[in-house]
Amino acid sequence: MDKSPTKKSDDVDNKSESAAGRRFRQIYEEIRSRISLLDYPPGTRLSEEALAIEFGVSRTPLRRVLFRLQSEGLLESVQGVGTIVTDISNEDLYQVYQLRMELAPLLARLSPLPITEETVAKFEDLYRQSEELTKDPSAHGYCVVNIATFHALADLTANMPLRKAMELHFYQTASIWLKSLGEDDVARECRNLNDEIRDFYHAVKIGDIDALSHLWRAHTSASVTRLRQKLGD
Amino acid sequence: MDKSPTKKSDDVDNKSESAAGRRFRQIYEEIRSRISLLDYPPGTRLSEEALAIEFGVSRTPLRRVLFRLQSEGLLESVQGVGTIVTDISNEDLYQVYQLRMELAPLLARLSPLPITEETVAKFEDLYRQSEELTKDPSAHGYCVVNIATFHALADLTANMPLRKAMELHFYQTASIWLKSLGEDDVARECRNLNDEIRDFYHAVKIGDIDALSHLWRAHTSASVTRLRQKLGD
DNA sequence: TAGGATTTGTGCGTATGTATT
DNA sequence: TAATACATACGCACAAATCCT
Repeated sequence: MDKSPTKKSDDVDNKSESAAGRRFRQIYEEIRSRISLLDYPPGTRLSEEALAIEFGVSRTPLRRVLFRLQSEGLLESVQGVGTIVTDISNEDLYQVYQLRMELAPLLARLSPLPITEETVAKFEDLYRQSEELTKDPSAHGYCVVNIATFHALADLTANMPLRKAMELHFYQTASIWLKSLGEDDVARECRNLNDEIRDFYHAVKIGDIDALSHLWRAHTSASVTRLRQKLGD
Repeated sequence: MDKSPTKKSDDVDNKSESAAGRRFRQIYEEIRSRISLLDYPPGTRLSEEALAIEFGVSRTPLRRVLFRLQSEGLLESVQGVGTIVTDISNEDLYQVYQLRMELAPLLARLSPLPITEETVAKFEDLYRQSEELTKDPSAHGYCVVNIATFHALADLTANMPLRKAMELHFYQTASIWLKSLGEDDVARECRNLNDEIRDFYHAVKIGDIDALSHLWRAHTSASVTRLRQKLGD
């Protein structure tokens, strides 16, 4: 047998995992996706039992997923009350964004991966998607493209701890971002995302990952500035 | 009643928490401490049942703690085999250290807290402890002082996401560090730790948190260099 | 104020997977 | 190869806490 169950790295996104591990990851990614796509907006109360029934498991393995999302700051559980999608304060939001801005340039410093033709094609496709989005803006569409862009960027470092840290803090703020803005800001933010991805695409085309990482930081900074002006603190 | 159960931030180190939350944190910190102090060296196989009996709880809440330590990369569980203290590869170890070196200077950039007299006293006490340690070097003593020093440093930023990230990556490497060195290196590393804390103490005394953060980075870098020379890759 | 409905937390027996004999 | 031992994973019933009437 050559299954070689090489358990060595993290347990969330490891290949060749057990059946239990695979099921855990599927449910985990599905629920996290629903949170980040605003299917479960901040403040939503989730039911362990309802989710367990939906995914065809008992409460036990489902609770394991909720524990994980809880430790990552995406959920909060209180006995007798329920499990609520985290709605972090503006202050905490800014702190996470400050760290994200510092992590961005590390993409080019810590084990950057070579930019291949596949990378260029991926960003070209994202650019095309963001073009479409500006023609028919929507909060859901914004989230989809935004998340895909994040992963395209994070995939450019081979430093897994860095990638994990970027992922953690991205998802902590992903769902709050649009929620903090009004519905009338969605179209503008879709255009901003389009501009952002255009810059990324140009940097990727010339293979300049250092420029890419600092563009990422710059656009993240600009996003926070727009949010602060909107919230006025 | 003025208990005010204000649940709002993270669940691991939050004050005014539920009885279940307090019990979770106590068990969590105890087991993590045993791992980082080499009471459970890398490769150790833990028993859910034995730990549950020791802490006077059933396996269910204990497993919640193990899941958390697993998600943080400190443990690995395989059905039918057991729960093993992670023994990460040299490659992964270097990646974590690379990130730690980049995070260190952020201590002075992201919401640094003012250095008070209490801070100075804390580092003075750490310096005294490290002096004692050089007179009677031991792996356990090294770990105790090293961990206390880390927390004294991390406490100097008010940016909680940064502090959490530092903590996560510190504990991922804390137990591996001494284990990768031989027993005959302990005395030398105790002296290095003493020198390190002396530098920290001097920087704290003059209130220069920027110097402090870069000293931290420098000493972390030197530690990795010594380890690489030892391991020869 | 009290009681019932609802939700998460806990305990325990069983199922499933692995390693060894 | 098969059986046995043992570890984690799972499902379910009950306890504890909270909220609302």
